[in-house]
Amino acid sequence: MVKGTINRRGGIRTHTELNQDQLYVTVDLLVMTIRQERLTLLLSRRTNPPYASRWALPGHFIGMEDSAEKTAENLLKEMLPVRPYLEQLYTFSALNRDPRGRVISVAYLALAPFKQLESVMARQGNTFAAFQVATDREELLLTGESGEELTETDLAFDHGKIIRTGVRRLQGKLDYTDIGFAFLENQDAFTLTELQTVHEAVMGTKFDKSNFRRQIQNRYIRSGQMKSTDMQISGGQGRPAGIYRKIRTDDSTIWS
Amino acid sequence: MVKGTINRRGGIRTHTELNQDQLYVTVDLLVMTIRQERLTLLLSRRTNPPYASRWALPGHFIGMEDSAEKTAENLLKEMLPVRPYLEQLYTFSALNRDPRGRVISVAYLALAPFKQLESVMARQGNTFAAFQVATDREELLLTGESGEELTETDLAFDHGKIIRTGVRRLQGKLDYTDIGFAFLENQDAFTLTELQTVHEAVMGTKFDKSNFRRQIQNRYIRSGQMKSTDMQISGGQGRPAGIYRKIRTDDSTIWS
DNA sequence: CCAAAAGTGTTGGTCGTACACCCATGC
DNA sequence: GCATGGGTGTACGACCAACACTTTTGG
Repeated sequence: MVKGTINRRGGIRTHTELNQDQLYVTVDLLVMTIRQERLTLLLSRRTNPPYASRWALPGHFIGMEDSAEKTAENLLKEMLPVRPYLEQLYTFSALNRDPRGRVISVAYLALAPFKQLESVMARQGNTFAAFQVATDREELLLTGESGEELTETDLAFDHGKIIRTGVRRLQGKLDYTDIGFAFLENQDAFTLTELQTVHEAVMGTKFDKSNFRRQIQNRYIRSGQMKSTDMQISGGQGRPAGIYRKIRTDDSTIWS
Repeated sequence: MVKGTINRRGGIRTHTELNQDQLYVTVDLLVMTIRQERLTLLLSRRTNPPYASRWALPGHFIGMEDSAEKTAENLLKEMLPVRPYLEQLYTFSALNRDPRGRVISVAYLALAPFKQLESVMARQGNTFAAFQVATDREELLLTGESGEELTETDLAFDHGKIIRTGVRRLQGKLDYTDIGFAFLENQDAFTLTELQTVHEAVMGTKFDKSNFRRQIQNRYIRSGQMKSTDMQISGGQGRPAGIYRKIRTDDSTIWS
């Protein structure tokens, strides 16, 4: 009857059945990246009920020894080589959101360059998969690599709602914060076109090259948060692009 | 040993001692208003340990029957005649934030006109008090009605940090959302000067009258979210002010 | 030379800022 | 009339959008 219990060391042992007189807290992660010029989300396929074989956000119960943020970081350590940009998104606490019992979820937004996700995809290709997120519409639409489409009702729990909240937050913060840089493979060496691709993927619209550049220069270069190096991209087609560098301004302000 | 337990009906019975193997979730409220042209916060004086006799945010444990938002609403029902603007702020989950045990807090921002707080202040004047919030500085400074000053370390738990987070959020959202209107006594009849007072109180700066008006008109009147009535304020000094009316655009989007 | 991608310049409109000025009321 | 608060007008600079144009590479 009461199989799921929290113990002080290792968190939850088994989750198939939860104590009905107790309240549980989990962390769910929206691991997002830019892949093939599209906003892309990492989902994991559930193996156990409820929602067995459905796609869900990677998550973990919060144990007695970890804060929500630490729980998120621990989960991310199993997936990514380095700690990505991480921001608390929202806490979901509707009564019926988990059929197993009373589970509250603190959702986090994690943004990383796709390069860092490749290792997980290779190792755990069975359980994890990348889905393109349609960013030009209000309703949720996810597209898998084989072309399969998921809408909000196809996902486990209330994860569709969580994803929509995350996409809105990302789009909202893109043009008044640093957040877009988190998707760049190397913040010490990137081109303005790469940065523009990030913005276009997130917003789901194309921008004018000239205007985008001026906008970025006004926002970041005039204030010293970004610098132009004297290096250039060598290999590609066309005229070589100038390489820019983001200045790490580590004000670790929790800007929720 | 284990006095504090959650039961299905009534939530927590006693809080002086919590089960050390269990995780608890509370809701804490930042009830804010504008009073005497200053941003003002409602605090409650703790009667029980820990932090007995210290000032703290009003809060309540989440029981098995209520979501976080519902818990916040229930708490607010005991304080205010009508439901105020309510928005989830952030979830605080540091391990040491409550000496009684492992308590996670979901903080909410509640904004109301001062008029609606007067009844609580009158009824429960002993436990509740209004503190002016210094909005022109990064560090926390609260000033009570008798002139007493509180800084972050004077408050119970991590409530100082919660308050700082709330003030930042309020200031950040003031000029790209509706949020300022929540402080108006009557959204169907207010003057632009009243609205300007709200903005000045929240931001801690003065604005140019002419520019503020044009800005508001561009933002809200051109888009039909606000209308000018043909009524005027009668009683006061000086030229009578035109009365405006906010159009209720009930998109209940969770814009966290 | 041509395609492709990077990068610059120009022009018109909108908006924020600073500041000077006019209007209606109470006393 | 005069103080008080409400409300308008103007002029400058910054910035955004649209669009035409130039520069440097590979093939």
